[in-house]
Amino acid sequence: MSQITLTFPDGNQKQAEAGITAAEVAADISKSLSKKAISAQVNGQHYDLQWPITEDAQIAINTLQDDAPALELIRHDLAHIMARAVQEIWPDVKVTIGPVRDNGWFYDFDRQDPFTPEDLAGIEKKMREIINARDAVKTEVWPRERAIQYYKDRGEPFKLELIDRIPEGEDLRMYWHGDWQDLCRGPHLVHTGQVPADAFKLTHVAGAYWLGDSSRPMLQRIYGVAFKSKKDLSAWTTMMEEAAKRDHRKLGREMNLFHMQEEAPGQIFWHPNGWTIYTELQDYMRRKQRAGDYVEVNTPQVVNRKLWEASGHWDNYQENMFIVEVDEDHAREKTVNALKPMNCPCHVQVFNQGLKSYRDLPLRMAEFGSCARYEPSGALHGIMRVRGFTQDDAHIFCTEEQIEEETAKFIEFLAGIYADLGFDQWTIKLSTRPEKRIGSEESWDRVEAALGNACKAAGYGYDIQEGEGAFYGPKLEFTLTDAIGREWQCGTLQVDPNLPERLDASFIGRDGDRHRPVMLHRAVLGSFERFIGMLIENYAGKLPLWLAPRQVVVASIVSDADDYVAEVTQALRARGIRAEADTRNEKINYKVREHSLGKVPYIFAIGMKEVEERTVSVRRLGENRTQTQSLDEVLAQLPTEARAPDLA
RNA sequence: GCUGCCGUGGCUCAGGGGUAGAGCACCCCCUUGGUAAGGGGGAGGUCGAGAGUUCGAAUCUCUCCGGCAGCACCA
Repeated sequence: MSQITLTFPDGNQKQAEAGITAAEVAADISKSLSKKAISAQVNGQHYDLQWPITEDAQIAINTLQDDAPALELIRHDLAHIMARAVQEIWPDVKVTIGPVRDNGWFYDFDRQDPFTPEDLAGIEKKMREIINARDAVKTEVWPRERAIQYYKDRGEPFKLELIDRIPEGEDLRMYWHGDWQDLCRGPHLVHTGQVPADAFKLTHVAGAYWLGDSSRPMLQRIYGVAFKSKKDLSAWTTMMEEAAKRDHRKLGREMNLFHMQEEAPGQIFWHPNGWTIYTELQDYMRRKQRAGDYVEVNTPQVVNRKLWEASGHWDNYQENMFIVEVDEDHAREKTVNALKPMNCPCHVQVFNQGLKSYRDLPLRMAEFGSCARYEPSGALHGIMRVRGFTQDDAHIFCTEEQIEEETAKFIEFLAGIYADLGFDQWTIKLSTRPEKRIGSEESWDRVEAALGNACKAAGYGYDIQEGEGAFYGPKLEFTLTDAIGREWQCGTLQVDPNLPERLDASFIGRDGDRHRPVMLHRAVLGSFERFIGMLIENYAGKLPLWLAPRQVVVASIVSDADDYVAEVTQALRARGIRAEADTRNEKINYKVREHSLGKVPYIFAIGMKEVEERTVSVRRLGENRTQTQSLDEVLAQLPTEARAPDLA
């Protein structure tokens, strides 16, 4: 046996025989560590305590104190424990895969009958029994044939297919939790009792395609969440409740922003309150775009299929388009149109009007473009994923040499908008050439480099998403993080040399010849609908003053104050404030409660004292103290405070 | 689109083969009350749509439509 050198985190070194396990290393250090150990980091890899270490290694023993490995193991072992519990209750259920995910794990099963909520409770109970039994976790590497035979004997077709997909020559590792066995690459805990029995929960069941392929059978997926402690689990529960409170569909109803109905699935009926948010945001974007040297255009909704054929959408995107057939008089065939799913082909039509010179480039053409896409019914979600929406779309027509500078400019443009809207945390992802692509390698090299350089020039880092670009060019994606830590991909910039080619866009160069421009598709918000949904959830409905649909409610305390309430309301409106009077025959408590729930930023309460002194009693949303201010003072202050960030 | 669940007055929900219930909201009356629900009364529903089973269907069955959770989709 050859000797290897183990190096510990404190720098100490130790000689050991090759094949030693981390369990043995831990035992050698101390009895208490040996008891607490759950796994090890070996040369940066997460190792099972039972795996042999065969070469010189940096080694650190993990305990339950180490969050990342502990959570990974707890969740992964729970996946196995759950699968074991399911097969103990229903022996004929077939097992498939069960990875760790987000705050927990899932495991996919093949079973005739659906799992019910009562079934989940039964599974949880069985899982606790398994945990309390403190069954040993054991692992072995098996020869392929033995594993295949084993699963043939057990009648586990999905496992056989998994084995088939593991490359020849790679170890097939088996794990046992007690007597229950699963094919798994590990690592795992030492025994089931290391999983906290009170810090996990099965959350829900849903269908999921085998191997994520919609042509394969649909399995039943059981989701669970797990943490290190009961306290963490209840923190997660609280967080979920918080997210539910912020749900834009719920707040949209409560704040009377919009509704949807089945005659127009996936499309929004904006109410006055919601439309106010929309138009405020759009006005803001329009001002920003003008300041950013964009020109604004508007193009048709219903466009003949010829254009979609030319752009390539007819072939590649048809099933997502609303097709509109028109039976024109005297026509032998119906005219076939499609509602535009994107604005780009129309923008090229505008670009193509008249000769363009290199002096016209870069040409930044913006449109608040209303698009319709026939999204699959299962994809629809409130106002976030809809069939009718408006993009803050623009196409920058430029030369390849201008891509870098235009991209850098765009990033700065976008950064300013995100900051104005209250998002200071966001990241950039650069998606590079996919396997199926057009264009030369040199061109991909240049354009990918241009995007990367532009990020650096603008002062931002980025992550690379290998192979995730569109077939015609790389793209940047801008993902922002909301107030409760959720991520939303909103902004995008895509380089497209393809569409100008297909739709024959050109400009006259300095040399007098025709040249092909490149298009940069770009958006900051993405769609107004989705972005507003996200804003509502980010702010839990408590929008910044400038976006709030109702900025002030002036509420009377006694009806003798009604005239003054009307005067205050009119004075606010005259200064551009969205103010409403509330002189209903209700107590002030009632009015305060109602308008607080309605997320109105300011309630001005008016009683006889205010009438006599010409003051208002100001109550800000979220505060329960009030402040009396003179009417003149408020009228002078509020319009400034309510200004959009670019006008402040 | 797929799997599962759901669809009862404006909202939140109870009921579950024998002629539809609650709370809030709404309307009317009383009350003029100082910062998160004052009191009383009234009106309002062909129980998502269609077909079937039944003496009888909101309730059972089927088909559609829509919603929710996930999956797939988001050239």
